[in-house]
Amino acid sequence: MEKKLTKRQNEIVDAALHLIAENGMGNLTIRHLSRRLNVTDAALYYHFHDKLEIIQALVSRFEGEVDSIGEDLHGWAAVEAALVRRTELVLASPDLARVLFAEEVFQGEPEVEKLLYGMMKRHREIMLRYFSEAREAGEISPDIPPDTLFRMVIGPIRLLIKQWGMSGGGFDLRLERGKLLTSLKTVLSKNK
Amino acid sequence: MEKKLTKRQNEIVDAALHLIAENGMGNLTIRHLSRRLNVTDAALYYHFHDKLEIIQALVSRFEGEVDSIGEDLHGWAAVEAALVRRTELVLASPDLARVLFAEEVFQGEPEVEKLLYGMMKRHREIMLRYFSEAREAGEISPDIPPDTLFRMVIGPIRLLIKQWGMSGGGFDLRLERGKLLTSLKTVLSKNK
Amino acid sequence: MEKKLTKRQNEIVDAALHLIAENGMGNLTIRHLSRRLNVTDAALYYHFHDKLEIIQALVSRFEGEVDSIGEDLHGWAAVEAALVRRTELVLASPDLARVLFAEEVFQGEPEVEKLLYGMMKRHREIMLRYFSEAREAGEISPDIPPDTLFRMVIGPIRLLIKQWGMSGGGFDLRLERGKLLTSLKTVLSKNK
Amino acid sequence: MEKKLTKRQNEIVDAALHLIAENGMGNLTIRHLSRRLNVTDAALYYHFHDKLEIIQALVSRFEGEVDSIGEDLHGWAAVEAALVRRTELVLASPDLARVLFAEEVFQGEPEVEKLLYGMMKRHREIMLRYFSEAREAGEISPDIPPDTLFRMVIGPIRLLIKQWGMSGGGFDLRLERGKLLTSLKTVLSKNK
DNA sequence: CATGAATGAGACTTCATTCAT
DNA sequence: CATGAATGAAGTCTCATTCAT
Repeated sequence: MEKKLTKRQNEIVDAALHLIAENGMGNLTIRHLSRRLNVTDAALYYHFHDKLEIIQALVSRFEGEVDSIGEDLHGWAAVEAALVRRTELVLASPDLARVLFAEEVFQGEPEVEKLLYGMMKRHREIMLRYFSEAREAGEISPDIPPDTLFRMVIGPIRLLIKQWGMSGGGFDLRLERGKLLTSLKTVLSKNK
Repeated sequence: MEKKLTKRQNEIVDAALHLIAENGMGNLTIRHLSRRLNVTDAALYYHFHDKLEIIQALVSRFEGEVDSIGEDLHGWAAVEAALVRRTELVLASPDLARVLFAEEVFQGEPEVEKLLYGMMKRHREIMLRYFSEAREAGEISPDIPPDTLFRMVIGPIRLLIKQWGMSGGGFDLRLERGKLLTSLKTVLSKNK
Repeated sequence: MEKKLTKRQNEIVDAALHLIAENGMGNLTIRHLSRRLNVTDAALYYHFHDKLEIIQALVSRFEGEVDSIGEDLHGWAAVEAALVRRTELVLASPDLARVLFAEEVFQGEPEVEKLLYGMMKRHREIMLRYFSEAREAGEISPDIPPDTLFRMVIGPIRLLIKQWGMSGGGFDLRLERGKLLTSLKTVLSKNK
Repeated sequence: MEKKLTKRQNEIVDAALHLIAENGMGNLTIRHLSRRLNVTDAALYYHFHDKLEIIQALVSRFEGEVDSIGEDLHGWAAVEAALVRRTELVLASPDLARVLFAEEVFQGEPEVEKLLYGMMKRHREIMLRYFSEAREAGEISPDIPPDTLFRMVIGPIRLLIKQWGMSGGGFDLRLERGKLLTSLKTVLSKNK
């Protein structure tokens, strides 16, 4: 299932990512893409069969990037690590990130939606596992239902990243992330 | 700035909303719109000068819908009222709602982005006022910074609505909202 | 099932017929068609939804043209009338005709093949009825199986028309048709 | 004029034949061809200079296949042998056959049309010679003009083969050929 | 004997828009 | 209020072909 991409294919995906980040999905056209790469439209079809294939390659970039925390982390520490990982990913390649949390962007492309949906589901399961570990370890209050807990933790981090994206990187993401994590930990912990 | 729409114009905006909700912004074309309304493309240009004008009318629908809480509410009660209002709006017209929290959808249309940006800013200011009231009233913990607080409250509700939209209304939104509000209140309150 | 065409639609079909006759199906492109009509490609899509729709309209021209003999004719007279009708159709609009008997031209377009197949089947059934009438009337030899009979009558007329088309109308079609009908009648009649 | 083909060239022509038989001439593209052969497009240009050259090689396959009857046969026997030979050819390689009688397929490719036209002419001359032999031998009625006779014999066999091809080999070609030959012989013979 | 990479032309189609009626 | 007819730009994709390696 892991299709190794050629060097050229990766270059194309990079360019595609840039285009989307710049002006939204509507800006990702074969022509724009090819011009950015200084080739003809037709040239791209040598490397990808489809426009869809390009988008899928693009989305698949997230695979793995997103999930895997160090395997030795558990409970709330793992949750924190996951959120840090995410923001660091955003900082490392903002283009990719801006797309990453904007599932709507792909509305109308069912194949892609399916891909994203699978990723989201996997991510949610991982997080729920960490939550239950954290609860058992007494790190967080036991009376918040898992789904609600998920929303209370992931919702804010998503909004944070979105704000950062929309502001054009106008504030210190690491700083705000720190404040958020601190507050979340404080607030969710059992005894206060 | 408030342009009163004619009956026909409102019908057009309704149809536009439907189209977007169904298959994303890419599905909102003049031809699709006209076919849905059983008229010719050209006919729409009698009612609106532009496609942009249609979108702006559409977005302007949110104006007012979103903000105004009853003026007699304050503090955390007002926050709760705002979140309830939002989910009720979603339940009342899911199409509009699905668009409402997906700013990315309009990426690439600067005029619209500006509109949305203004709305978001106004909304944030209102909420921040409520938060400060709530803090002064001792309803919520004083040591969470306002911006972080905003993210911790609005982030989850946004995610909740998004999940509800993506699941095709597959769960009881009011129920989950209730659980979320309860948990938020519990968790954010000072003494526990 | 009979979709009445507009005037403009008929003009388009006429032009399409010309193009096919001139250089084969490969010559029937939207661009060629539109240029011949002195409009843009896009203009055609106002009148037809599809290229396929144009071809279908084109093929449907044959419907009715082909079948209906005067209802008062029967037996061999009806057979002769049918063949005459066909050649006259060819003479009247050679473009249409050249296409008419070249089912292969549409190979690869299943929708069209289905249409043609239906027409051929209907035509065959009509002819078989006439043959059986003719046999009962003692006009033709009774010991030729119907399918073989069909081939012996329709095969030659098809070949005749094809030769005429390939020769660019290089011989007198009516004259050769006369000779063929005479010979067929002579040869198929019972007593000689 | 007879260019001996290499082994690889023959493989290419085989594949080309398949493609045409499957979905018509429109399906014969360099890319399809190369994919079927598990090579790159460019690879084909090592073996043939042109797409046209491939088609010409393909058509030239018929040369010889079609004409030569055993030299010791004459008159009606030779006619029958020719028709049998044709149907056997069809049975042996249906792909080639389906193309063989569908001259229209090549419409728009003058070079190929010329080739085919020559073949048809040669074939017709051979048949006419047999007919005149048969007439002199008193095997067939003398009052049918040669061209008409040609149409009455070749027309049905062509139609038969075409029907067989269109039906996907759905009936017993040899059986129907037998019935046709019997009927033709009966009907064309002088005294009855 | 073949691949990797590209090109230029042209295919079908959709889009927003205009204009006369 | 609306239609009928058109346009120009752009979109995705396919095709035959070339060239360096």
